[in-house]
Amino acid sequence: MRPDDLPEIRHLPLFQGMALENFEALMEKSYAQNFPAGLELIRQGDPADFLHVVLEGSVELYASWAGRECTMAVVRPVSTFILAACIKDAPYLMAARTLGRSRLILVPSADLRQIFRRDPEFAVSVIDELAACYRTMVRNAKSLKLRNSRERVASYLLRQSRLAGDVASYMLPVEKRLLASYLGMTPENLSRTLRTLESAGVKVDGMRVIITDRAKLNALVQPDLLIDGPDPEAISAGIGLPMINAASYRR
Amino acid sequence: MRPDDLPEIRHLPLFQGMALENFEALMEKSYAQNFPAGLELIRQGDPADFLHVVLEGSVELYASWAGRECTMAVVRPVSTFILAACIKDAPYLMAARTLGRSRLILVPSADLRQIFRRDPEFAVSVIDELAACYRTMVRNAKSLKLRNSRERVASYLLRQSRLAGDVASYMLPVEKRLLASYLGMTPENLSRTLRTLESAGVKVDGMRVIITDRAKLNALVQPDLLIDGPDPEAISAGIGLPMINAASYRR
DNA sequence: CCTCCTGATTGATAAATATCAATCATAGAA
DNA sequence: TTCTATGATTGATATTTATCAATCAGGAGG
Repeated sequence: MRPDDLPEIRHLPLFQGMALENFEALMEKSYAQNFPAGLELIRQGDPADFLHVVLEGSVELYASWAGRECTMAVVRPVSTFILAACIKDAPYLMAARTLGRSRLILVPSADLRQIFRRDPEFAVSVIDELAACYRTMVRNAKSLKLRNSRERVASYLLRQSRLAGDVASYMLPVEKRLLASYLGMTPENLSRTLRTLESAGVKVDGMRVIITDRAKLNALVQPDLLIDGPDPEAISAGIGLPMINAASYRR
Repeated sequence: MRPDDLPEIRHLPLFQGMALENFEALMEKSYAQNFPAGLELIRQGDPADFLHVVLEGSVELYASWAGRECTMAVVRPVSTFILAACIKDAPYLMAARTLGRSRLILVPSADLRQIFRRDPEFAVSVIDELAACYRTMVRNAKSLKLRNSRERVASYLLRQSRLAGDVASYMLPVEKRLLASYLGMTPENLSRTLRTLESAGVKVDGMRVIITDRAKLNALVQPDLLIDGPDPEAISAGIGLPMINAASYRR
């Protein structure tokens, strides 16, 4: 592990409250590692031996069944993922693979489980993190069940704009085919949907998104606090598709 | 609150580990109440003032947006719901209404938050519960994204049979229109789908489900541990549609 | 610079799902 | 019991979404 990794991890909401002594003990047992792009880090169903922390790069969480596959989330620095499986000592429900070259820290889940039983502050942080993850997942399910694909696309584009500071233009943080899978649709359908949204106040040219008529887009999306946020709790949850600016994840 | 309510609540995984003293203090601040059928207990967006515990009857958790509505879960005795909102002191993401006459206990979330900071055993229970809720939600989202409606119906029917002890016949625990909403489809579509499933090894006559060819149904469903369980962790989570036999929730 | 590869787009079509309207069935109320 | 209201079912149709096939576009590597 590099010396400058530690402060960054310590800064994570999950780790900043715990006793320094416990933090150091935990990091003692952990190790950092670099991975190439496209590497499968975790397979569905594997035992949850390590909590993962993304320091650099990005990681896709995905699920598969009967030969089908779908993207559940993308995790960007600095966030953790699959905390729940580690806590319960249960098999991972999702698989994970690097999207680009990535640097991760692996924290043995056995040590993790020991420490939150001894360190009440850490327990509180775990509670906060899990509650945030849960609520993010509920928002997600609501979006899937209450909105059709066009509405999901439109709300995604508008939300990303808000997360970047209500900018009128920004770059998509992921490939379109991944975005399509995350939104629960096919790439072809996303492509066509983006075209029809041009008359609804947003234009996508390659990776660039341009909000051409925010009022109109707003009227279509009907953004909902209880689906789209603002969602301060999810920022530390490492769930959902990343924001444009990784820095805003830090706080 | 009735005297015989307390042991039952104390028996819940969430409350059985905590110091008796803290449990009693918490119950001191709580109160039980009876509600008629169809009463809206919680509205989306309301501040999370109370953790709810279902003692008798059943409660539907649902979500709405843009005039649409969908069922997210049904909670049966004895389980809690909306723990995450209480923990985070954040607005409820889902609404709740009684399905039949119901008896609930309302635990003030302010007291709840105070106590898990002082009682490490309770904190651990909260962690377990939240992790279970999260994982249940992930399974749910996987089912929605990876399966079509026919597959969701078939897997639901097979899973209920397993939960009731691999019985060949059982009664649906909820109305079909609610089941349809839970599974993310229209009642009409559920009706038609049930008809087509008769050739796939399961027959539904009114509320009665009869597995006529388990092997065939299994082949269609391809039950997956990581979607359908067995899911010991969800039993205490009060998420998902109820099992046939409420008693099996207790442990 | 070109070539190749992957992802994006487009069009044509098929399949899945929803909607609308009309019964049908049933349980509870009078 | 009969009436009534609600949920379930069915058929016809419309809409949404996926699939298949064929380009198209742009970046990485030679």
